[in-house]
Parts: sequence; C-alpha cells; structure tokens
Amino acid sequence: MAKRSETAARLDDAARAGWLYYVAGRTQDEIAAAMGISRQSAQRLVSLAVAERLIKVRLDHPIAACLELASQLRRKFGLKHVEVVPSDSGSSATVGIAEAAAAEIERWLKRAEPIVLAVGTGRTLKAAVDQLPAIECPNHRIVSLTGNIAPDGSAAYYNVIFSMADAVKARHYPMPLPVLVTSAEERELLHGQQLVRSTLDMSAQADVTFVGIGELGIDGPLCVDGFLEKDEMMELMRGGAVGEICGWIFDVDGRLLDNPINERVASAPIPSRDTSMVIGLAKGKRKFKAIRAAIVGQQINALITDEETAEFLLRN
Amino acid sequence: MAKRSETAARLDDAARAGWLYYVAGRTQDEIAAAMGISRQSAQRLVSLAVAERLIKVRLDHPIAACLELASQLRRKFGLKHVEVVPSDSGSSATVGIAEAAAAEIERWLKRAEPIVLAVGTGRTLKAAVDQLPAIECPNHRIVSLTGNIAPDGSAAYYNVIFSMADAVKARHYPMPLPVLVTSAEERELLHGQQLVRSTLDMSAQADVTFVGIGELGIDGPLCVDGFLEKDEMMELMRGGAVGEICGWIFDVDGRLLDNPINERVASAPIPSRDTSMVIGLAKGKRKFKAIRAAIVGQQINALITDEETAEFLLRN
DNA sequence: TCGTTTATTGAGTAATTGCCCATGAGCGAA
DNA sequence: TTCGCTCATGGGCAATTACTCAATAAACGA
Repeated sequence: MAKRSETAARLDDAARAGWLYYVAGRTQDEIAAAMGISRQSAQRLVSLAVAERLIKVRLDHPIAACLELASQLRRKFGLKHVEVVPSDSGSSATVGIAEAAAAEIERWLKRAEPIVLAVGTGRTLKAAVDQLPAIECPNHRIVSLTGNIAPDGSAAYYNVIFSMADAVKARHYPMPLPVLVTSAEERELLHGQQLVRSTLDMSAQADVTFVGIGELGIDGPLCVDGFLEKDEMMELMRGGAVGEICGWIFDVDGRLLDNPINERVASAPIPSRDTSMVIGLAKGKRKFKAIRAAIVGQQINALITDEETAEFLLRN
Repeated sequence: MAKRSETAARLDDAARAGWLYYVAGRTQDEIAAAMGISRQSAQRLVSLAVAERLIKVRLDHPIAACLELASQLRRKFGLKHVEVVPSDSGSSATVGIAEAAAAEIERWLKRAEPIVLAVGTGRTLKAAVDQLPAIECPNHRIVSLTGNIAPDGSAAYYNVIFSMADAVKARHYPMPLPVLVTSAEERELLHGQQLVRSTLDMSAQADVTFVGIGELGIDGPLCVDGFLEKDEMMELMRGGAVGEICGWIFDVDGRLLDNPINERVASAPIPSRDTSMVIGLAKGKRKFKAIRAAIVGQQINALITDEETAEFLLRN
C-alpha cells in the first residue's frame, strides 16, 4: 500500500513538473527551485511525465499535403473517412497514427448519443489506446472483437480493451476466448455460450470499429506473438494470404480465405461495413499489400495512415 | 494572393516541423535534414508552431486542474505563490492542505542560506507541522508570531512552534505571552520586555511566514478555544469583522479593525508583505469570506488552499 | 544482523536548443 | 539603375536539456 501511494506521489510530482515545463513554460532549473529538488531530479520528473504519457501533445493544424492525400484516397477507394499523418521514416511503427487514432476515438466517445465502439487488436491500436486521456462516458459500450487469451494461456498483451478500460469509464465487454481455437467445432461450441453470444451480438451492432491491419510473414504479428508457427505461415502465404484483421486472413483482393486457419479464428466477425464505420490503422512498407487488400476487399471502410503509405495506395 | 498562400505554406511547414518535433520526437537537426533546411530554420518553424498555438499540450492528471487554478489565482490577486490541492469533501478540514504546507515548509528549511521562518497558529498549521519529517537545520531560526499562553494560563495547544521543535532541529523562539492581554497598556508593557522585544524584532525580519486564516463566528477558533466570549464575538461581527490571522481581526476588505479586541492582541504584527512571503493556509466554505478578505487586504501574499476554495475565489 | 542487490541521487559531460547578429536577397521608390 | 528598406538565413555562442557514471541510500534475502 505504501508502495502504491509512493508511486502515486511520484506521478503527482511528475505531473506537476510536466505541467510547469510544458504548460507554464518554465525551465527545469526553475522547476527544481520551485519544488525544492535538484535540476537533475526535475529533469527526471519531466521525462517521467512524458514516459508515463501524462503529457499529451497534439497538433492542431491540417497539413495541406496530408489533407490532399486523404481526400484523394477517399475518392479513389470510396472510403468513408481517411486521415493521413506526416511520415517519419526514422521513428517507430506507431508514431503519429497512434495519436491520430486516439483523437478519433476520443471524438467518438465524446458524442452525446450512446454508441457501441468495437476494437480489434494489434500494436498500433494498443499504442493509440495508450494515448487516450481519462474520459467518462457511461452511455457508451466498448466491445472487443478478439479474444483475450494468448496461445500460452495468459491474457494476451495486445488485447487492447483492458488498456482502454484503464482510461475510459464505460462498460467494457472483453471476449473471453482464445484468439485461435483448435477446430471449427470448438469455435461453434464456444460461440454458443450465452456470454460469448451476447458479446458477439453486440459487436455486430458496433457504430464504429477500430482495427489494426496485420501483414503476414514470419516477422508479422501472428508469428511474432506465437499464434502461428513458421511453417503454418509459409503455407498460408502459399495459399495467397497477404494480411489479417483480428486474425481473419485475407488474400490480395481482400477476400477472406477459406482455409483451416480462418476456421479456427474465434474473433467476432468484422462488423458490417454497411452499418459500421470500420477504421483500419496501419502504415509502413511492410503492410502496403495488406492495407491495399483490406481496402479493395472492403474489409474496412475508413483508414488512418501516413503520407508514405497514402502515396503508395494512390500509385497502385 | 501569393502572400496568403505563402503564409499558409509556412504554417504548413511549421505544423510539419512541430509534428516531427513534438509528436515524433525528432531533434531539430533531424527535422532540418528531413525537410532540407538549416537547423536554425527548423528551430524557427518549431517555435512558430508553438507561437501560433498549432501545438496543444495537455496534462492528463488530476493535478493539472489544481495547477491551472493556482496559476489563475496568482494572476488575479497578484500573489507571490499559490498552491491548490485537490478537494476531498469527505475528509476532514486539514487533509491535503497540511501535507502541501508541510512540503512547502520543508522546502524552505532545506535551503542552504540561513532564513527566519515565522509561524502563526491554528489547527491547519498544527496539522501541517505534524506532517514534518525530522530535519536538522541549525542555520535557520523559527519564530512564533503568537503567544503560547492560553486564556486559562496553560500552554496553548495550537501554538505550533513546540510541535515544530519536536521535528525540526533549529533555534526556536516562542512568544512568552498570552494571546490576548487585558489592555493596550499591558501589551505595551509586555512588549517592552527585552526578551519579547528581540523576538518581535526577529519576527519582523521573517523571510517566510506560515499562518492559518480563522473565520469568525461562535464556531470559529477564537470562540472555540476560549479566547472570546460569544457576546464579544457577536459584537465584533456587528462591527464588520470577518476573519483573523494570529488574532488580528480584519473586515471584509482585509483591513485590520480599530476595536478593543485588536488593541489587546499580543501577537507580533504579521511580517511585512513586501519583504516576507506570508503564506496563508485555509480552505472550506466557512472560511471563504475570511480568506478572500485576507487576500484582497494583502494580509497575506501567498496561499495554500483546495480546489473548491480556489474556484470560489476566482468566481468572487 | 549482515551482505547483496536495487533504486536514487548528483556531478560531470555531451547533445540540443534558443537567441543575437551580420549577411545578403528581394523589392519598391527615386 | 541605384538606394534604402525589410526580412529570411545561417553562423556562432550561451543557455538549457539529456545522458552517463559513480556514490549513496534503501530494500531485500539469507
């Protein structure tokens, strides 16, 4: 208990230091003097505030080039919504997209009328959810499309609904299932359970859905996270698979494949693109093919990506 | 026309640079390289983005609201220092303030150069002092503004300097006087004593002063602690009194009243607000008027309070 | 209780940033 | 064309910040 309150006190200090630094514009020296600590400690607190994501930065300006790309993408593929953020080749995979997606999630959650918001899985989505500020929206319901049990039986790390529950006060509905089950029959059985059934029904009514788009390959998330073995992956790719959303594997035209793996996917079906806004989050060269396939196959009807990817999609 | 689009293009670049700097976390050198400009130009763009408020920073922590309130109070009343702690309606009167005040006292006592720290009286101040850790600071002097003899002749409970002496190893100077004497003449006599004289002189040189702010009324500290009878209190309030600091009674404009009670107060005068940081500690609905009066009348020039009180002060 | 380990601190130092100023390009007026 | 003005530019430097490392303190386990 003492431990927790100490940590909390430290975060309090970090918040204070971060506020003084970023909002009040003081130097770390001044903060140190004001808080009665050394300059180094002040620096540490400021950087802690950033690391703990207490400090949220957002850019409030439509960059013309990005807007233009977004508009072209929307037209070319008939998408409902497109957001393009500046590319930054050097930085990690999720920078930019995560912030933009968090802002979009926030916009939905701030609506007055009750909505059902569905989330998939993936690193990008996790990063986006980590950017969310604390929001109270008891009217909304948040439902996970994918199971929260990893191959080794633990709770899956990238099951984002739990991270979301930390920040957002709303009713959350996780999916108490593994991501992949052993057979189509087992899936039927599990999906028949009352609790699972009602969660599946709710996900089908989602007003908006946020999903990551995964590429295939031995470096792709399905392999890295241990859902598939290398040889299974190779087999899939020989069968024409190029990407996945919530584990649902599709080919270069975005059609869900009729193969043994997809029969074992226990995730909810992606909500209808006619009634739900299904927003895909993805960027990067390795995902180009998967993103393109998801769009043309209408697995998604909205997209948040970066300039580089947007340009690729427009060229191809 | 060209002018407008040039400006827009510049803002666009600023937005891009600001994005790369704040969101992607790149250095200005890297931004310069990526955008094909000099580092100085990149710096200018980043600072333009800030100046044009394209970059919005926000702190996602409960402390943020408190800091914001503190900053507004400081500005509105020209205070030297304000600290606002989260309100917690459920808890007792001093929770939060006491911890914050203790931290502030500690900061002063940790200074290297010798200081004179003056303390008043009151439950809040007592609670704050009880929060102090053991500190050794032989260079500092701690002086009490108020007498340590209660109406019944015993040592007054809320004379905080003794509690302070338990925790803090420094030279302490209590005030060997009653809080109220029987007449102005007696006060003159007592204040003329060598020992009292030198303590009074020292208090006038205080670098920092911590005082509680008391409200009047038959439930207020002056009555509860037996310094004043109910009818004296009623008389005072009819005369416009709304609050007191160290027994010094002031009206709604924070002016010390010219009445028989104030003539009998044996406390040291509140140290000069020009040369001393005089920090008032108080919160709560019952004290609103007294706190406000103390601030506008410049009886204090710094404040530690809670959110609820801060909001009241900003509204009124 | 003692040794071991881990976390925290401040000093030192390298990296980064903010600011001033000289330079020169662009542009309008004489 | 030339002068004078404005303003963006980049060099240089001082201020500020980030990082490394060794010392110290605290926590932990035997």
